[in-house]
Amino acid sequence: MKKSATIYDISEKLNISAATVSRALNNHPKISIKTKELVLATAKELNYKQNTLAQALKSGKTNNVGIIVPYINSNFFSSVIRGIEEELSLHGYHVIICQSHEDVDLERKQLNTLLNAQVDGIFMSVSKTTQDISHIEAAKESNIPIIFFDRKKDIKGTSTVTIDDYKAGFEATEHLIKQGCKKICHLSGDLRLEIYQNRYKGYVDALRENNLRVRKDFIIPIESSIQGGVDAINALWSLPIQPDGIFSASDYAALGACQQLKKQKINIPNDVAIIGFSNEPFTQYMELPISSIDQTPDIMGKISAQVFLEYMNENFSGITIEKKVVLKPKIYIRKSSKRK
Amino acid sequence: MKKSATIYDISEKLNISAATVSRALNNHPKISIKTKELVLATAKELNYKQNTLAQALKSGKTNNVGIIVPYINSNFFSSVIRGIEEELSLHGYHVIICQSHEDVDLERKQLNTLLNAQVDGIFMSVSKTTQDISHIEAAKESNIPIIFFDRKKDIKGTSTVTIDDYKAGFEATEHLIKQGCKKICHLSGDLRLEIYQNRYKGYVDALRENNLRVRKDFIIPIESSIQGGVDAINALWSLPIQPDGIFSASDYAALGACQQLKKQKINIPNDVAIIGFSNEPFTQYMELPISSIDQTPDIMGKISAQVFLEYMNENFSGITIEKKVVLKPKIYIRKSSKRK
DNA sequence: TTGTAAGCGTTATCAC
DNA sequence: GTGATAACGCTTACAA
Repeated sequence: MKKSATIYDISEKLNISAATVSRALNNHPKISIKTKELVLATAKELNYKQNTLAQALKSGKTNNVGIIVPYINSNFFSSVIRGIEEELSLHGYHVIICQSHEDVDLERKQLNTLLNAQVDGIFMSVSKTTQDISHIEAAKESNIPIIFFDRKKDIKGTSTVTIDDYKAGFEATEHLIKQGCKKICHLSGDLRLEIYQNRYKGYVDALRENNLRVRKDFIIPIESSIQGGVDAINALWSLPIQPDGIFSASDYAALGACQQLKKQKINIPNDVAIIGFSNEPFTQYMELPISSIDQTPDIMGKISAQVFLEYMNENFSGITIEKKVVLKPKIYIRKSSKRK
Repeated sequence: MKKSATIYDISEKLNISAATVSRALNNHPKISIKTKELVLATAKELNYKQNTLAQALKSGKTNNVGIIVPYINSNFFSSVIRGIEEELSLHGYHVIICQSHEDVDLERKQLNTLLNAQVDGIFMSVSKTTQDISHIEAAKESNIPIIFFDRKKDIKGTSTVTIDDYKAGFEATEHLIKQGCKKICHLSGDLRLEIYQNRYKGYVDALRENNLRVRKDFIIPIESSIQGGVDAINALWSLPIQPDGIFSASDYAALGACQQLKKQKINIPNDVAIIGFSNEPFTQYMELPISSIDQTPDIMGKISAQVFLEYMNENFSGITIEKKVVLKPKIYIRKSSKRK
């Protein structure tokens, strides 16, 4: 119940002013060593804890940043967050996590409460339903750095850290082509998101560049889930022609596809070669390990944090900084797509 | 660059006092509807954002809670955090995440900066290296609720939300016995942690109760990793007698064990039945799905949050509340341990 | 119903 | 080197 000690408690005990105590605590240059030591000693004795809240109010800097993601418990997002936290905690920042649940209304609310909480910066990966971006543009008015990672929006004055999804889609498809696939289908994610658009475009361009036909019925929009993959296979196998290669924008769907194909005694990779996306941990553990694209979430997190720190170092004097970092995707070829 | 509007900006514009503005904004009962509407309108016009920092300083309540976990990017921890966040955000709380990296020194530091930040409560799962708990006891002095989840310490006045690891260990082992296993080994986690102690005890008691011998050389301490499981198999298969059942305190080690056994053409589950722990997503995706114990992290998170909310409702008038919630583990029997 | 003024715990600016 | 004081933005007795 005892309230924690303040600088006034220290100043009273020592018969000095609170200002002096503050100076002693903050390594102010103009202070005698004696008083400083005295203050430090009594601070310890009284179990004094700096009230960062008051400090924040005074200085306008909370040393908190906000992160908004659709969900925290996915390997990708939690790994990015880990990267951000590790980098920023070295610099004294705390990280506040919010989930949007893929709901733009909730995202808007979270964004606003973060602004109310006076965070020093915001990291975000937008929700699938985020079309109207006025809430983010409004947030930009507060003049705090906004850094998008992975799922970005083009907003002036904001920075982005993404991977080259186009290239990833292109390389994944090209890899399948090199394995001899001629009829490659694409299990696409939610095309409202740029990342899935880009993977899709990469796929299409890789086909075109290799003079392979792009068939509309080979583009299957799916949920990122095992069931999504199962359904896709069922849909494809009710068509007159079946694919001999699958580029899935989701590892979970790739897994579902594998399971469904095995059920039908279709050989992977020889009848159908498969590559997924995200390099989910499970892909490498399978008896038939699944090829995938790694998005290097740890690096994405660390770099996002660094971009933020750069903002803060620029002292933020009204200059708009924009930094667009594009990371290289890393392709992992495993059994599911490696033909002899 | 423009600083955000304060209640003073509103009060000036309307020629009323800041107090009235504050009242209007906070649904104070004694205020005329007219002024209230006027205030709300100008607030919107000036794009006023409540500065929760100032409010927090005044009220002594930040509406922030801290969470300390070893790592955020594990399925278990991120799922618990998700549960906590979902429950608390409904009540206006924000969640600050810290990682201890299994290092008690870092844990202590994180705990202290959370206290400095005046969080309203702390959720934590202690690190493996946390033997000395003085930092947590000291934190208790601040009289804020401390809720341990999963990895707890017995500290007066704190609450805990855990699963019954003893029962889980007992049931897992009993299940193997029922499958006909006579020589069951245990891949144990770091026994400095209570959870692993309890799983181990459950294992031992299940053997005893079924009149099976407890062999010291069948207790293999492992790292929670695939390699850990591989190493354990190698160690076991250099013994004069080999096990016919494995209870692993880690799914990753269980997976490594499976892989290594398959290499040696040993049949799972008939030669050796295996059950892991944590119900990691991958366990069910395998071609040979791995039996496991689910710790219901989502429920653990939600309940932890509810325990915290109870504290806050008790108005916290010097009463010490202790709540010890023990959740029931959920056993998932899959192919790796199901004999015909 | 509204205004005045004090206070939450710090720190920065002036004086001395 | 140190002290007094104002200020950060908000809430809340107490008055009016």
